[in-house]
Amino acid sequence: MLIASWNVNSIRSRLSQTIDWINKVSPDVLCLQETKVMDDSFPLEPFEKSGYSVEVYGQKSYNGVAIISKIKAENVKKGFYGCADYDLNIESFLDQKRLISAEINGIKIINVYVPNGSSLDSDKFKYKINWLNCLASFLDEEEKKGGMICLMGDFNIAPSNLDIHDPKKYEGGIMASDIERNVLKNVLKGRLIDSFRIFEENTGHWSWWDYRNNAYELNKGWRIDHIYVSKELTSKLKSCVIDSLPRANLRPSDHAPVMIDLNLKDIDTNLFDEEDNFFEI
DNA sequence: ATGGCAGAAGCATTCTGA
Repeated sequence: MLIASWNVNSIRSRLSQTIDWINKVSPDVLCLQETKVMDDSFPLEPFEKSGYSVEVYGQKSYNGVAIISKIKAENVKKGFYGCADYDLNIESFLDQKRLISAEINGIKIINVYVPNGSSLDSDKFKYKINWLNCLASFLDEEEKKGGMICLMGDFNIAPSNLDIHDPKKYEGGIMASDIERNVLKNVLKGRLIDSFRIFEENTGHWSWWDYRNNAYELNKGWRIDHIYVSKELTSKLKSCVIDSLPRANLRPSDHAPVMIDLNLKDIDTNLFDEEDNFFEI
């Protein structure tokens, strides 16, 4: 089972590139961020033509997330809900469409577009930290329900200096600060594992390159797009790769897709546990 | 230290992103 995440920086600007990519790679699930379009204007038909079902949670101009999947997503939820800590005031996060979750193949898919935060002394940075604290509370509740979780998206945080092309230059700054790294750790709480780091311990692997200063050509990137899986899924992970090729496209997104491959043989059998059990596996 | 590049809105230029 292939599960991918891609910040496309406007789905309407990136439509043909996104369709080309899913036709080539054939992911079972693709989580999109920064769709930048209201739900009634999302281009559904090209995805449906390629055999995909689409769930959207967007807004005008900014943010916006979507889940594209071969199997129709179930129990789709938009935004935060059910957080135990009501001091976090989850209603205050409703105007920015940054989280959509659903169940697919028995896995809880959580797709996030974490705020960038601008700079450490800004109100946007406070918003980023509050948003991540709310995500932590949200995951606490999801964890209590049990089951397998796959949390992915654009986190706008480099988890370590290995994830920045020039860590000294950006030390302590936005996307690289200890404050952000610690709040991310509190989101994960050791219960969610960075898929990429199971397979790769070295630096030099990026998922985002700035549009400016020839960053892609000079390979000056950051790894800020991540796929985290709950512990019971780690043994089923076959790979985690960043497909940097779409970043070389004409008029590309500044992000590349990240993808995991899960071996779900022993889970698939449970899907056909119906009375007319014609699937004898 | 600053701006650089890109997209949306909307028609000149501003806001936002990372």
